[in-house]
Amino acid sequence: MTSSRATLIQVAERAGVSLSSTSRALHGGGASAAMVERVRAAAAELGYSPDAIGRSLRMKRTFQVAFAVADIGNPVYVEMMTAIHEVLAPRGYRVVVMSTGDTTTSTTELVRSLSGGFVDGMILVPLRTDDALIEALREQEVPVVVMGRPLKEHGIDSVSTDSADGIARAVNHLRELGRSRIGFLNGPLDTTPGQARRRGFEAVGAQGPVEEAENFTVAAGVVAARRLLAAGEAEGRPLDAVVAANDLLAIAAIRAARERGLTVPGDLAVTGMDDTEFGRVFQPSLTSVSLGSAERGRAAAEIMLSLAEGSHEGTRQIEVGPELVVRESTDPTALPDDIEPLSLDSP
Amino acid sequence: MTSSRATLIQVAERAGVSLSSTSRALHGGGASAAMVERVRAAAAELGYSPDAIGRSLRMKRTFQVAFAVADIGNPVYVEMMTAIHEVLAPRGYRVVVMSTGDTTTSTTELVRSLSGGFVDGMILVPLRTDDALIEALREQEVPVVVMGRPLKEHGIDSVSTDSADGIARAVNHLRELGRSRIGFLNGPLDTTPGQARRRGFEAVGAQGPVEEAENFTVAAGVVAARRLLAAGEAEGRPLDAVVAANDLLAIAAIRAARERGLTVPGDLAVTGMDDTEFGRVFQPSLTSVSLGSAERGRAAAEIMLSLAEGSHEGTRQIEVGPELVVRESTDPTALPDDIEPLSLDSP
DNA sequence: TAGGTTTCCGGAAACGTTTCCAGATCTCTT
DNA sequence: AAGAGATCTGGAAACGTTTCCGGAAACCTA
Repeated sequence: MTSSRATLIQVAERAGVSLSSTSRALHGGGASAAMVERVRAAAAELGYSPDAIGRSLRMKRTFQVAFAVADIGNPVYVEMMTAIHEVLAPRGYRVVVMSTGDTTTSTTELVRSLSGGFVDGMILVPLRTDDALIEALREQEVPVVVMGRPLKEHGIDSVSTDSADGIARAVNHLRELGRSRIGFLNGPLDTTPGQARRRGFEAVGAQGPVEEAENFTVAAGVVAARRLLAAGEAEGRPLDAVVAANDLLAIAAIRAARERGLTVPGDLAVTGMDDTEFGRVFQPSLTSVSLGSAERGRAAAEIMLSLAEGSHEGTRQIEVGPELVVRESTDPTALPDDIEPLSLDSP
Repeated sequence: MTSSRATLIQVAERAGVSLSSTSRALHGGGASAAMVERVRAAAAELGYSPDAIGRSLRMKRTFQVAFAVADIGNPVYVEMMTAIHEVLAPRGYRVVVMSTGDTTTSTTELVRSLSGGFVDGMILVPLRTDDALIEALREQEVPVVVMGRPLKEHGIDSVSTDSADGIARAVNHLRELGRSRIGFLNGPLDTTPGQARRRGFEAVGAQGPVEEAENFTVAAGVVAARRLLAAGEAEGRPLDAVVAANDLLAIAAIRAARERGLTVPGDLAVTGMDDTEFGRVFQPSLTSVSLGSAERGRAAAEIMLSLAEGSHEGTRQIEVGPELVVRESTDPTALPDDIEPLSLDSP
C-alpha cells in the first residue's frame, strides 16, 4: 500500500509503543506476548521489513561473506561456490562473488579492501601467494579463510588438499593396471597447483617424460600433449599412459592420442584431476582424481561461519584427502553412466 | 598500526578540521587543495578506509546487485554471472548470488525479500513465472531485470532470447545439409524453455519424431534418445539427424547413436543448444545454437546499472537473437579446435 | 574602496536499527 | 502484607557517513 518502505519508527507509532519495545518484539528477547502480538500486527499492516543497512550499522555485522577467485567461470570454483552457498544461505548469510584478478598484487588489494567492512569475512582462493599477500591477510581484522595452501604457520585459517598425493594415486593406479611407460602432462610450473603436482609425480618415483602446458586449458594442453607423446616415442618405447594435472588436460591428451591413431584406454590410459562434470560426460568418461572441491567449499564455509560468529579457537587447518574415481579412460569395463543431474534447465 | 579501524571522525581530528570538510576532501567537491592534501595525509597515516555500511545508510545505496537463479552450478547461469560481473565490478558494484529455489513461490519470496534493502537491484532468472511472481515484481520498488521471458507488458524490464527461432535455425541448417529425417530431443514440456523449443520445432514444419527427456541432463537424455532413435526406425527410414534442446541432450544423443553403431555426423547429424564449453570440448565438437548467454548477461547488467543510477526511461525489453555455430557434429570439415581458454587453474 | 559574488569551512541533522540503562509494574515468597 | 526478585517498558545513545545550511573569508568588478 505505502509506496516507500516503512521504518521501525513508523511501526512503533502505529502500535503505540516505544521504538525499543518494537525492536524487541520483532527480533530479540524480553517482550510480553501482548506486545509481540500488537507490534506484529502493526508491522504486518504497514508491510514492514527491516532495513539491512541500519541493522548492519548498529550490529556491526553484514551477514555477508565474500568468495574471491581468479576466474568465476572456472568449473572447479563454481563447484566450491555452490557448496559454500549451500552452507551459508540457510544460516542467513549472503554470498558476494569477487574477482582476485590474475596477479598477486591485485589479490592483495582485494584483501585490503575488506577494511571497507561490507562483508563479515572472506573465503579466498589465491592463484599464487607471496609475502605481501600473507602480510595483508595477517593484518586484516576481518576473518579470511584461504583455500589452496596450508597457512597455519602464519596464523591464517586454511583448507587445502594434497594434490601431490592425488597425482601419486593416479600413477599407482596406472601401475596396478600394468602400465609402465607413464608420461605427465602438467600445467604451468609457476602456479601453486602446478608445482605441487609435479612434486607428486616425482615423489612416487615416476620416470616418464614430463611436459608443461602453457595453462590448464584444452587448447594449450593439446599442444603440450603432442610433444609428450612424441617424446615418449623418441625415447624408444611409446607411452602407455598419461597422467594429466587436470581434467581439461586429460581431454587434450585423449585428443592428441586420437590424432596419432591411439585408442583410449587400449593403447593409452589417461587420468585427469578434479573430477569435473566435463570428465564425467566426456567420451570416454575420465578416470580422475577428485580433490573434493565441494567438500573443501563446505569446510571453508563452516570455518567462516564460526569465525563470523566470533569464534577465537585458534588457527584451523583442514586437509581434504584426494580420491581416485575410476572410469572408462583407464578401465573400459567401468560404468559409462554415473552421471549426476547437472543442468536442470537452459532458459 | 591501529588495530581497530579508523573512522572518519578520527581522521578529522587528526587533520584538525571538521568532519564535513574531511568527507568533502576525500570524496566529493568543494575543498581547497590544501585541505585535500591535509586530510589525505591524515587518512593515510591512520590507514583509513571508508565504512561501506555507514555510507550506504546515508546515501541509500548499497552498490550491490543480486543475481538470482535456480541453480548456481548450471553452466549457462555461470556464463551469465561472469558477464554480469564483468560489467558491474569495474563500475564499483558488488554481485550477490542468490538462489530462487525450484518453485515459483520461493522465487516470489526472494523478490519480496528485496525490501530488506541490502541491494540496489536484482537480475532474476526465473525457472517459471506465475501471476503472483509478476505481481511481486511489480510492487517491488527496488528495480528488477528479468532474464528469460519478455515482460514489457507488465512494466518489467526484461532480456530474452528467441529459442524457438534457434531450434528453427538448427532444423534449417540440417535441411541444407540434405538431412530429411530429423528427430527432436526435447526437455520437459512444463518448463518455459521446453515449451518454446517445441514450438520452434513445429513452427518450421518439421515432421520427425519427438521425445522429451525427464530433465535437461545427459543421463535422462540418453534414455529419451534411445526411444527417439528406435522410433525413427520403427517408422521406416531411420533418422539421419537429431535436434537437441540442449548441449547435454545432444551429447546424450551422440551416446545413444554410438550404442547403435551409428557414426556422427556420418550416419546421424546432431545439433545442440546453448553453445556451452561442454559442447566445444566434446568429441565430436558440437554444432550448437548459441543463445548469447554472455551477451544477455551484459545487457541485463547494463540495464541494471542505469536503473541503479536512477534512470526512469520506461520499460526496456531487449532480445538477443540466436546464432548457429557449426562444428563437427554436423560438419566433419569444421575446425576441431576453436577452444577458448577456460580453466586457468585448478588449485 | 565598497559592493557583490564566489569559494570554502564548520555545525548539525539525518539515514534505521539495536542495546544499555533506569524506572515501573508485576509475581512470588515469607 | 511487605519486601525481594523477576519481568517488562521507554528514553536515549550509538554505529559512520553524507549533505544541507549559514557564515566567514577571499576574490573580482565597478
